[in-house]
Amino acid sequence: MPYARPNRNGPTIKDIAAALGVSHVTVSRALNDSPLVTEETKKRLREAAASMGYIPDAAAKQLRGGRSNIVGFILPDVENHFFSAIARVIAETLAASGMQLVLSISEDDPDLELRHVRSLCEARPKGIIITPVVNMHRETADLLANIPCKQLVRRHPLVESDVIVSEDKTATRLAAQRLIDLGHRHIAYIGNGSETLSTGADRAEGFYQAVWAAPEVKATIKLGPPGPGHGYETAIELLTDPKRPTAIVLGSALFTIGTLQAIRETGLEVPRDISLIGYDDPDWFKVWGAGITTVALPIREMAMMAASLVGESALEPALEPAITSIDGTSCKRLTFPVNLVQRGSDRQFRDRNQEV
Amino acid sequence: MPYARPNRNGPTIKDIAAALGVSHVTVSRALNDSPLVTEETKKRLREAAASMGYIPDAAAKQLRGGRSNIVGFILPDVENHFFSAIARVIAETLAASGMQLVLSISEDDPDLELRHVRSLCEARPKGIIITPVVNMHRETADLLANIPCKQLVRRHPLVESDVIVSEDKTATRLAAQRLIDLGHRHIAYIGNGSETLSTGADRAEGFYQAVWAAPEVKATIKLGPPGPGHGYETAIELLTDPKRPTAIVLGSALFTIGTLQAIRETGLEVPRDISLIGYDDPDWFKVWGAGITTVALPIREMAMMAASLVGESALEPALEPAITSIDGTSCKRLTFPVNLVQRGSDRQFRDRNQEV
DNA sequence: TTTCAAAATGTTCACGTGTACCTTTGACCC
DNA sequence: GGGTCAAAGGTACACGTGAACATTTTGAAA
Repeated sequence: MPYARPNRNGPTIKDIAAALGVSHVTVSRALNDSPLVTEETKKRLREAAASMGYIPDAAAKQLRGGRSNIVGFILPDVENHFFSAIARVIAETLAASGMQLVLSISEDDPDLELRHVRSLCEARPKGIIITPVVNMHRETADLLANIPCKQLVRRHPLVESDVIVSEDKTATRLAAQRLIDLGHRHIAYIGNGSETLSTGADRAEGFYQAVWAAPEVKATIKLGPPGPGHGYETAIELLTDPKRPTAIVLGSALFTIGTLQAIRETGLEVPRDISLIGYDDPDWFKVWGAGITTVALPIREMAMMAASLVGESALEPALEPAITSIDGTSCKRLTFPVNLVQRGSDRQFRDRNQEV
Repeated sequence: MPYARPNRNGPTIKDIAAALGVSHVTVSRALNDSPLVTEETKKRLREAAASMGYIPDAAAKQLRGGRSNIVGFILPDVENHFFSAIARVIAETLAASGMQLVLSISEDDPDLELRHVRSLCEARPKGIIITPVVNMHRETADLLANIPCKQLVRRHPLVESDVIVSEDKTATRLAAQRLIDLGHRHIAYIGNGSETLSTGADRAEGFYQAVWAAPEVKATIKLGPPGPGHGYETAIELLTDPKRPTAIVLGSALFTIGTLQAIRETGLEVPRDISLIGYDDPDWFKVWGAGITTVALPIREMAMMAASLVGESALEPALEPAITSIDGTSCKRLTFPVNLVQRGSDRQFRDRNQEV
């Protein structure tokens, strides 16, 4: 014997076969419920398998049969509630069809993203769901081209795949419009800016749309890198300006904490001194002050859609996305509606000078 | 030809070998940097592999060589910041050693937990990190016994494995003690109660310890299921009592939102009417009101330790755990220190009647 | 040149599973 | 009784990789 079985301590189908004096093929058939085996034999073999503690080997199955039963989800950051909520739904949906979720965190770093994609490709996953990084490497996109892939939340032009997004333009437009309706005449937008990704551009554009339509409104737009630091610094800068805005729209959940921190440090109060409309809807928005008004995204529906599409499982569209095709490709864009949740962080503008 | 290669579109080492007129073994050796191949040949073969777009097959490697390079993490809930923060660090640590993280969400359901463990076992993972469910099935524990396994955050007695926990007793004791020192004479504890899990019992006991040592203090203890609903309902019940407590200690991050909701609905204010000490330290604790005083856990250190242990990688103990052995087994318990972060949600008790 | 070890490469096989194809058995029909 | 056919099971092999063992080539000492 050249070497002992390296990867096993439990029995294989051959062991079961030997123990019962049948061929390993019969065991395989019995366990896979093939019609080629008598019910009685099936029962006998299954009982033996169970009592011997047989556990099938996913690697062998995969080697023989095709792709594995894993799906990769590559996302920038799990600590962000927005993404952890998505991850949860994806994991649930996949588990329901017996698939497994490999979670890869890119930290918005193209190098790390590439490493994760490489790693995933080696596992021959059933599919990959990705929220792409701003400066994705071309090699990353090339690798993804060979695998069933869906882009979620963000879209990168190098990747040819279906895209599942929310109505980003509408989201910021609704937020800005509401503040305009409340009488605010100087509104700021803090978002992440990136020409290569859909998200940043769309959200900024939605904000513009509302503001352009109201020439009496002054707008300040601050785009920056998609990290939490940007929120704080930008907000400090905005709020210490003597001509500071009276309302802020956040273009990303990441900036909320930083902005709130800045508001407190500058001695201001929400909504008395400044109105605020957030993005996404983590639990604590409900209990912060009188509640934070925000644009809520249909996370559950988007994530389920993504998971169902890569997992080829049935799908219950609780919410109907708008389906459009992407210019020049055969890919589809599924856009899910958003809605503005009104709470206590925004209110009618009152001029501080007039009040005194 | 009986059937075409079912699981491949890219080239294998045999294809590369054929293209360059060498044996597939030479290719394998070159790609694995074996000393048995000339540097020059290595270079030639590697370049060919790269240009042909070769991607190794993890399943074949695993089948031949032993275990896979995946590590499973079974946790009750990723949306909970506490766990998503842990998942993040585990994923990072594993990725640094080229391993992959399979995320399985048990939702505190023993059946689901068992299914996940079964699924993971089929993948022959390098190890499993688990935060066990209260009523774990015996079969789950049996399966885990055959795999390198570490319990994280919670310990279930059926599972014989090393355990990585925080000083749960100290945590609640510190919190209660602080409130006593601030002059509070009626303190409530809202936690999750379960005899089979270490966490619930330990945290309750820590609270007891502080309270017992101060006979003048009245304590109300409310244990319930580890879900967010418990927090709200219990808090409502506590706060609508005419003899309501003047301070609350939370025994789990899950209960914070519900408790804050209840406080607002009953028209009370933190810290004027009621002091509050939380558990864990999500970002928003810093910006809620004047900040939420809380017991912060060394999440990063605990998660890194768990990941390093199952991944057999080097380990940098930024924080030194206390190591004790577990009665009757050869397993170790690694206990990490906690610390009380003082913010604005607790303050000196003032009797409302005397003030008037 | 011969010899012989060391270096470089090749041949074979096993890992666990499932599929294509072959063999045996026995029931049924004319 | 020979023939047909279906049921039930077996044999052989492939999937991609790497370890063990075999073979060839190299190069230097004798």
